[in-house]
Amino acid sequence: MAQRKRATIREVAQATGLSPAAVSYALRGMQVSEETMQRVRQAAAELGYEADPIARALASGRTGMIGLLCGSLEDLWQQSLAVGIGRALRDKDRYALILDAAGDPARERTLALQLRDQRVDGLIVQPVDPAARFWADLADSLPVVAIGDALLHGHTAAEVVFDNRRGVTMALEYVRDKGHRHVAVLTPTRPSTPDRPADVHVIAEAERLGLDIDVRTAGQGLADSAEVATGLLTRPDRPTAVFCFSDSIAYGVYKAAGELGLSVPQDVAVMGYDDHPMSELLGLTTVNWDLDGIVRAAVKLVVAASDGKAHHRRIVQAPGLRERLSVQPPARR
Amino acid sequence: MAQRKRATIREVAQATGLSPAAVSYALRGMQVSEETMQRVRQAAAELGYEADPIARALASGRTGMIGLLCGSLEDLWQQSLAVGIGRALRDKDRYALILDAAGDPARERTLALQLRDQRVDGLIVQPVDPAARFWADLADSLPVVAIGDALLHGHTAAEVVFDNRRGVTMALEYVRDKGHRHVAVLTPTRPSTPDRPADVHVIAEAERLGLDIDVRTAGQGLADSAEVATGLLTRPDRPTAVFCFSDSIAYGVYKAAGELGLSVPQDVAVMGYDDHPMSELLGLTTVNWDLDGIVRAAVKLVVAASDGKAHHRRIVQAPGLRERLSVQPPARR
DNA sequence: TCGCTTCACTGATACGTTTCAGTGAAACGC
DNA sequence: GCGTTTCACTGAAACGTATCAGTGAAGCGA
Repeated sequence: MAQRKRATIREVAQATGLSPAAVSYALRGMQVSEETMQRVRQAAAELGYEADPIARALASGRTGMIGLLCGSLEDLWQQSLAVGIGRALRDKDRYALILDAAGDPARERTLALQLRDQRVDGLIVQPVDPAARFWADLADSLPVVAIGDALLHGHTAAEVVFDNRRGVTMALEYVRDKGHRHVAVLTPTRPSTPDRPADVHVIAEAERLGLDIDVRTAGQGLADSAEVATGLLTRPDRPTAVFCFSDSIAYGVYKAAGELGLSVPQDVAVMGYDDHPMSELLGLTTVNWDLDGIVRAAVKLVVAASDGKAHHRRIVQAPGLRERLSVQPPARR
Repeated sequence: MAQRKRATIREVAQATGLSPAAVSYALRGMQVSEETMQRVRQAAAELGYEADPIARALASGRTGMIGLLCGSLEDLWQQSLAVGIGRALRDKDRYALILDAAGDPARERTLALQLRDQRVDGLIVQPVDPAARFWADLADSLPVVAIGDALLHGHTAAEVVFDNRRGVTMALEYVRDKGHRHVAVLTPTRPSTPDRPADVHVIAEAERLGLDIDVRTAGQGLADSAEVATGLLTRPDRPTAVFCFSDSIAYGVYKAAGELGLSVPQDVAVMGYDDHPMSELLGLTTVNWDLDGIVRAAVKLVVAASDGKAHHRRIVQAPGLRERLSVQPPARR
């Protein structure tokens, strides 16, 4: 009720006998005398004045917010990433505007443009469709840092790149070394683009390693992949191992296996990719990325770029292998 | 580079020979002739005009955004909730500004006020400290819908209430019926308030059921609770069952148990609370809430309230029991 | 003393919309 | 045919800040 109207900069100006401009300068620590500084500070405190972020955004074109556009938040690892980035930004007094493209390129475009209109100071994105044209325009009007694999053709301010080729090789070699020959590969659904580097690499590597693979797309989350996995595991010639291109997908395989009365790793080996915190509990052997390092790198890059301090840096993340229990040699049949 | 400046409403006005005001009205479908409507639509399309959300927010005081202030995003179930709410809002052409209080009441206050300054049209909150004073002021200046247990003393526009008393009773009765007498209770860390209904109820119920309980606070996430659980499980008189006040905490117990070579449920029974998707995979017996229903209810209430359509509604969620494998009768020792 | 620079501050305008108070014309009731 | 509504629209004033182009005074070197 009481609803006291907020104090404006004009009132602070009046209280101190200065002009609004001087108050504005003082509050942002620019070129004012020590005495004025003090007076303004005090008056602002007394009036409970705080600059209106919307008016500030309109006038200055900056908001202090960083947009975070996730490829698909159905993926648990991406959830962790989003939470981590939100937290890291907060520690730098920036705030994240988190949006979810839900795997849809059209939505990705809409949201990205919307974020720009919201005057975010920078954008962190895990592109669904890295080949889309609008990224170039977007990167011209604000700092963009891309996280992931196939990136934005050098239009970005910066990139945190996963060495997925290496990751895939590690995973497949591990599975091969455990004795598997017939392995299914479950990848997240992505827009059909002529070149999907990771998938292409999977096929090439499988060939090199003499693996008989079967690549399928399996949605983004646990539920979708469970369905696909059910189809896969009920076939007469079911694979002895499944390599999932995200831990979330692997969880779906666990679910499907459980429902079919199959056990991991005795009846089917499962190899993951990401290393979500839950994977430890499930004993999922998986490719590991340094989530914390990725978060820090992305935040550092976007903050620097939004301050005009840096240009097009590229940080490459190396994968590790978390060996747990879910991949064992195949049983004789 | 090219950076063509955005079209403004003035340019559309000029192109149509109307006043900016008329264009503004037309674009929002208010009181204009059919012909004008058409002309404006066409001109806007040709110029690629879209209203600037910031300017709009400054002038109208509305943004179309809904703030979502989570108690602690370290909790996986709250992550799911946030993702779900974000998605549901998007379906109503609203967008969520998701912030994480990280269990800190001071931060919660700061962020809530910040959200108001951002002119969100409404606020969905899982309060860390429901007793805090500022909620009253806040609810006076914008629609607030609270999700959870101990709520905001009627200051809110609406509430989605969990019947935690019932949930706790169900959980404890189930554990008792399985034959457990000595059970530990792990609750999330909350600010110390004189009355914590749920905890108080836990103690009362335990007494009624003749349970010997040991209540401990265990952080919010998997990592913290694992540490607490390790302490608990290495005691000579370790409890035969652990009731965790969130599935995330239960996961921590699994982790601790795994590291100690203890197995669930043979060596220790674990009862969860929330029913996160992963709990199915782990076979965690848990109290189940209708996440989807909660999401829909919260979004519906906040959207209605932000449109000035509803006042103080209260929706009560009933718990269910998901019986899985993690609670079995205690082994003789 | 003079000119030049630096400093601290002011006045005005810009940012791009919404919205309030009209305004003239047409429609309407009687 | 006259007063009253309604309609479609206009002009101008918000909204609350940042910032640009000055401005007067002080400081400085020669």
